[in-house]
Amino acid sequence: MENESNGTTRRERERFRLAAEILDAAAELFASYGYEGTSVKQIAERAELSVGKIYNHFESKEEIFRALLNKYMTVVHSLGDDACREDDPPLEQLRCRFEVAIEYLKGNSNFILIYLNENPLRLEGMIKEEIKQNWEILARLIESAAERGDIPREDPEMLAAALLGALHRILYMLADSGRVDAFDTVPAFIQRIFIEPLEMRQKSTSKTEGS
Amino acid sequence: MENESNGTTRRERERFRLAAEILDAAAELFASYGYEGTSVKQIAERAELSVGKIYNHFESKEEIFRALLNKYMTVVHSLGDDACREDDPPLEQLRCRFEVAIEYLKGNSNFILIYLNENPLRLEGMIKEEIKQNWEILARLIESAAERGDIPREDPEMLAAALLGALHRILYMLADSGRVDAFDTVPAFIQRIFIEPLEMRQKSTSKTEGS
Amino acid sequence: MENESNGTTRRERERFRLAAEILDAAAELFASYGYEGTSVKQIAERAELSVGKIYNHFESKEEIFRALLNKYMTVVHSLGDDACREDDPPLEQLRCRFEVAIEYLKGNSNFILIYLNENPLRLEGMIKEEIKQNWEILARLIESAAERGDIPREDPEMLAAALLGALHRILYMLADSGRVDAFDTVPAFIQRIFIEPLEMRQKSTSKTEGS
Amino acid sequence: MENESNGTTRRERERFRLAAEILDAAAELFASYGYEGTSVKQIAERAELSVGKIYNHFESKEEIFRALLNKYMTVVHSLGDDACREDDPPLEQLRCRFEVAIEYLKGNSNFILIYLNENPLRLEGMIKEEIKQNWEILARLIESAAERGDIPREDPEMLAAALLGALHRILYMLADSGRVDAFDTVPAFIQRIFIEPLEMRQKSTSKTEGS
DNA sequence: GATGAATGAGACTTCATTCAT
DNA sequence: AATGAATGAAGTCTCATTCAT
Repeated sequence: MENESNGTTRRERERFRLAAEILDAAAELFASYGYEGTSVKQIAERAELSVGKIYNHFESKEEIFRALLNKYMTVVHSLGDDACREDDPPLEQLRCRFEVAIEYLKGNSNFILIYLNENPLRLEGMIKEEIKQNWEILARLIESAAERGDIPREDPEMLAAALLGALHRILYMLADSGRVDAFDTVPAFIQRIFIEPLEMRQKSTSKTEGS
Repeated sequence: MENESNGTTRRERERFRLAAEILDAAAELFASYGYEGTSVKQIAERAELSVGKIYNHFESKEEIFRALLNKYMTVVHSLGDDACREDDPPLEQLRCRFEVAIEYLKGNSNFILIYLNENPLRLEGMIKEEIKQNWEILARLIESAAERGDIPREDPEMLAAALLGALHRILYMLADSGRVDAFDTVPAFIQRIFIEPLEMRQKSTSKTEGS
Repeated sequence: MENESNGTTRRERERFRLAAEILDAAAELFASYGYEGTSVKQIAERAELSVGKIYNHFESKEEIFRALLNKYMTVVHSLGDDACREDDPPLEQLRCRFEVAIEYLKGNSNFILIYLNENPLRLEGMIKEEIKQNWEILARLIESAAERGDIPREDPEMLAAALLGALHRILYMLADSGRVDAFDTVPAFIQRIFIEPLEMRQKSTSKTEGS
Repeated sequence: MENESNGTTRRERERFRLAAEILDAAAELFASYGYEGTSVKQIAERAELSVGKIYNHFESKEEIFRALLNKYMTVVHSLGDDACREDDPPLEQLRCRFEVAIEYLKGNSNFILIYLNENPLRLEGMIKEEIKQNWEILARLIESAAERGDIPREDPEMLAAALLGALHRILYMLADSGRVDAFDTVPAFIQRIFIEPLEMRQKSTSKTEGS
């Protein structure tokens, strides 16, 4: 009776829908007021639910936060995996991943606000694994680009920090001032400002070295 | 009796010394645990003062935070004003200001931890004016560099965001992992990665245009 | 159709079976975590039932507890009634009842844990009648033993308290440390330590008095 | 100024007085309603304090409970140490300790209600050390009485459980029914019912053995 | 009848700020 | 002026019981 073709019952779909509503309400509030600045009661009110109901779906306020960030990071990560070919040159992979991620974030700009509004210490405490993974992908691509001689040898951690720091800050500024449309211009901007100059410098250097 | 040659009484000097002690204690705690994670009682204990005394010097916990950030930002700002000549080319002024600021932050790495650990929304709420001022100096220098044709025309806000985002993230990473010594290498890194490529691109572009 | 020879319908038997399952699950949990430390949801999970079903059988969590203790006390009581002859001397009846009760508790050691882990005030509030009944049987037997001159005259309430207190504490210690096997030795121990000495003292006293 | 002859300031005395008031209020409530049945708010109301004030003196509700039981157990323990000579025969030490303890409990009958109203599991979790210590003193005395041949050899744990179980239950009954006066009769009762019969049995047995 | 999601009062605890001493 | 105890609102979370489906 309850079992349906795709193996989900109505109750399960309902559960899922409610969890999504809670996460949506939480996302808006976290984006506006931060984690500490948002109370569970506020989330309940925004989602038009009772406080208790929230605790039927999530074990704690922290779990809501974690679920939210996990959702975004997992999607960004797997979108990148799907869209970008691993046998492309590393800088192309980087470009591709940024493009895909930014495209997704354009429709989910709360994420960038939540992520950057939050105390990095707390973030690390909550979703250490995901952050580390993301960082490692970036560092690996930079490393192999340097190995291939596509870019000059620089401390990869500093390069990664510069890239992510710049990207996040730009997106934050745009999201915060409501210019989400401008997200589209960001990949080209990063390419123009960051990646291409590095490549150019490398070419001119290696030519000199080669002679 | 109390009035002395330089116009400060003993009482006033004492007040100043106490305020500095409170700010020092607060800085360490905010850097380690964040604003919300630090209680006024903890600050009092770390400074070996009574809670009441803190409230004689600051109206609220928020004011302590504001005073702290103000102190740092004012110093950074005025060090830049003092050290860098306004009739230098804008990119040289930029380089100079970064160098001076980073030199100062090297001895005050708590600031970078406090600043970047904090919810930007809260920061804006507390020290809007100082942040705006800083931002405007940066934007003005970028703007005039572009006007002079030193760098290509790019959205100055995005350039400013990229520059500050990258710089802050690098410093945060270094401060957080205890590599404060490496602060010294940062100005050259920024120069190499950011500024010079921009200049190079501009030169090659304008040559082409010129022909 | 549904009515069967012995007057119970299938439905009634099913109801009974379910109630027993609920009580079994509750017994284990109450024994381990106490009344307050056990939630209705936990009972439902352990019994592999829905919460709602439990409320079809019992009006409240308290009623489950009451039913549980009632079951044990009623069984202990009626086993004693069945096994021990009322025209035996009172001390023999006492011995007999203890023996029968302990034999039963050996197979139901959760009861002793539940009973003794629980706040006496709560117990009294819940199963006052049963406790009173038990107490009265004990007090009556002691009283009549004293009247017959089998034991010295002592305050029967204090004797009853001493007897029950000692017995319960011993059984609790054994059940709590998993030595349920040793339950078998308890009747003789009580007899040796409590009852016989009382008889002996009485004999020596009355001899003296008699002379 | 504040320091006084005995080394305590007024503030310290005040702190102590307040802690005592909180403990008194808590003792009454715990005795009547048990630990779980008493809320911190109730304690505050009974002591005519704000909730916050309680948390200035005790870290948690549990700490109040622990402090309360510790106070009683420590006093009972040290009264016994002071009053009873260690070179007396063990049974005399036992009698002496019981007498002293009961005398103290007569004026603090809430303790017996709190102690026996509480879930043994919780007690063990909170004041394991004190309970263990008490138990060991008792077991040691019984053991050495058996070694000296004063009482028959019985499992000392079962004897200890019987003694404590009986004693506690008697005191609980008397305290619960308001007959605190009758506490005075309890040491003699225990002696008459428990200790002397054991000694008598031992004498008659050893005589037989000796022959 | 059966389910388990929903309710919402109430528990414990924290902490910025005040103020009697 | 200095102290730190006192306040009490607000936060997170639990759970017996109900009731729509």
